[in-house]
Parts: sequence; structure tokens; C-alpha cells
Amino acid sequence: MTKHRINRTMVIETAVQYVNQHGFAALTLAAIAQKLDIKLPSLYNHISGIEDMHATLAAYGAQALFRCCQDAAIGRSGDEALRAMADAYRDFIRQNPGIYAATLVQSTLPNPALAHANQDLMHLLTRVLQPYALTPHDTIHVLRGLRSIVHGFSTLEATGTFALPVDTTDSFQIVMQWFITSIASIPRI
Amino acid sequence: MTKHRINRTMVIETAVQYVNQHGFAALTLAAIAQKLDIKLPSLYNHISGIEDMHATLAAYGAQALFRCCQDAAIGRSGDEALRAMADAYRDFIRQNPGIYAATLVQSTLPNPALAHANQDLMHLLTRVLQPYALTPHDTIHVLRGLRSIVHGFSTLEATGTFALPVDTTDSFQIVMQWFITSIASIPRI
DNA sequence: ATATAAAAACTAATTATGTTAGCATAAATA
DNA sequence: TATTTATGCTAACATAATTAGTTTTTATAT
Repeated sequence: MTKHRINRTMVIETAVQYVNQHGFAALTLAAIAQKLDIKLPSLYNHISGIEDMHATLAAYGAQALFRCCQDAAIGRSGDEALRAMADAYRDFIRQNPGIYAATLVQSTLPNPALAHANQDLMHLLTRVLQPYALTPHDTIHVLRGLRSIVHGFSTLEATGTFALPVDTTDSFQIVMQWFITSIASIPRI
Repeated sequence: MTKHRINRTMVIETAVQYVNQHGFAALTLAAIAQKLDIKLPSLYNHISGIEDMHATLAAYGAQALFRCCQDAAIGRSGDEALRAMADAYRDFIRQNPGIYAATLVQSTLPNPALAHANQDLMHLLTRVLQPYALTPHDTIHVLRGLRSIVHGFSTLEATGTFALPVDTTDSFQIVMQWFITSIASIPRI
């Protein structure tokens, strides 16, 4: 028999695992309570409800995504760093579809922790773009384009939109290379 | 006062309007029944439940999106056609955030009508890419890249991720131009 | 060690949403 | 006009989230 005494971390980690396994839409407090072998209302000793759960998962996901990208950028610079970060971002979504979905669903609502993690990611990318010596405006255009490609590709891939007999990893790397080449052709300061 | 005698089209159109106004997550059958001035169970004379509603909205959205892009491509060719279609796609999402969200949520599940509309869109894009004389593989890479940028940019924009003091329309057109220029540099057959 | 306080579990009940069953009535049609 | 069908209704139930109030366990202070 499981000895009880649950804490908040256990609740969140159980939910993270559940959501990556069954999809974000399948998440219910009842399911998490069952996994933890406690009754549903007992969950309220650790989280304040389903909204709290969603918000916490979203922030958790954004922070984990940021750390993955940060890791990928360590010891790399320029095009190589960009490619590594893009691959890390895509891999994260492939391995954590549930939590990534949580960050997307939440991103319209006010969520300070999520917003902070997103900012961290943007700052990281901005630093990696430093050697390209772009104007501030061009930097923002590049940031938006980069994020659009990586996010767009990964989500379309995850939802099965790319059901064609061509390797998606090839497509991703080729599209990224086009983008990186485009950056090189932007007039410098 | 609404005279009753509801039909399926009225139900769907009410839901489309509701979802674009209040967001996909806010959709409940109770809300739609109330808008139509009937009791909730009476809805089941027209749709078979919430799943049917979601599936129908998703297909409706994908078809409408396809028609928008088709419209934008009429009388245009080459780069101009690509730019017009990209703008149309983005405008559709901006004006129909709720239904577009429905198409995304559904895209993992089997939905023949939705899949068909998505295929129509891919065929349309493939035709527009014809004059570029790409290899079949390169065509697929371009299709995936194009869709990733447009979808990724639009959804990130819609969820407020681009909260920076630079016009998003500028960013979108610049990123699209980079991509179009990349296409031009692909070795031809 | 024991008494007390705090944390965390429980049962029971409420609300919201989706769903089904069965009945009543209005509209269409034979 | 009689009959069938479509569409509405009420009632009841299932599931999920939530709140209230109680009991049990754990930690802490005497």
C-alpha cells in the first residue's frame, strides 16, 4: 500500500507525466488523485484547483523548454548554436507534447512565471544573435521568424499535419538552413 | 423572439460565431442552446454531442481557410501569389481565432472532412509552386516550411507571444520575403 | 511522554456540463 | 383528415470540479 503524505511537487510531477502520456486534453484532477492514491478533494491541500494546475504546468513547461535550449547553446556560437537550439526546441516538443500544449493553451492568459520563462528564452536567443550584428529591429524580426518556424513546424508535426513520405527531420534542417542563410544576407550595422 | 424550428446549419453557425467571440475553450452546448433559445437536450436533434460539434467546427474552419487562400491566389502567380496567400492565411486566423483553434485541437484525431480540406490547401500550394520548377522533395520541404512559418507566426501572434514594440505585420512580411528569396535560390531541375 | 497545533486525509454535498430516455406536440405528408 | 416524422420538452443520471466540515496523522512544544 502506498504511504500517503503527498506534496505539491509530487502532484505536479504526476500531472506532467500524465499529460505527456495521455495528452493535455485528458487531464483531470480525478485522474491525478487516483494516480497518487488519494481522494480527489485531498488534492486541494496542495493545489488550488484545475486553473492552478494548468498555470503551473504551463510555467513548468516553459522553464524546462528554456533550459533545454540553454543547454544546447552552451559551447556553441553562430549558425551552429542556432541549429542546435532549434533542434533542442523541436526535440522538447516531440518528447513533451502534453506540457508544451499546456504552455500554448495558457499563453493567452496572464501567467507571470510563464511570461518570465518566455522572456528568458528570448534573451537567450538575442544573445546568440549578437555576433550577427543586426539592428534592433532586424533582431526582433529574426527572433519572430525563428520562433515561428520552430514552433510552427513542431506543432504541425506533432498534430500529424505532415503526413507525407518524406523525412520530417530533413525538412526541418533544410528549412532552418534557409532561414540561417537569410540572416547572413541581412545588411549589417 | 426566436421562432424555434432550428436546423443543423443554424446550430453550427451559432457555434462558429460564439467560438470566434468567446474563444474555443469557452464553447459549451448549454451556451449554444441558450443562444438558440431552446433547451440543451433539444440540440441532440441536430448534432450528436460535443464531439460532433468539435469535429464539425474543425472541418468548417479548414474549409473556410482553404477558400480564403484559394481566393487570394486567383489572378496571381509566383512570389505575388505566395505573399497573397500567406497574408490571407494570417488574416483568417486573426479574424477567426476560435474556429482556427478548433481545427488545431482536432487535427490529431481522425476527421475525414478536416483532412480533405487540409489536402485541398496543400494541392493549392503545390500548384502555386509549379512555376518554381522544384524537385518533388524540395516542393515538400517548401510546403512544410511555408506552412510552418504562416501557422507558427499567426498562432504565436494570436496568443500574444510577440508582445514587443515592433509592428507584427512588418515582421511577417519581412520573414515571408526571406523565405520567398530562399525558394528562388534552390537549385532547379 | 503527553498535550497541542498544523497539515493532510476523508465523507458528503453542490454546481456545471454532457448525455440518455421517454413523452408531447407541431409540421409534413399520404 | 389521418398518420408519420421531426423537433421540442421534462426528468434523470454520469462525470468533473469545487466547498464545507470532520477526522486522522504528523510535528512541535511543554
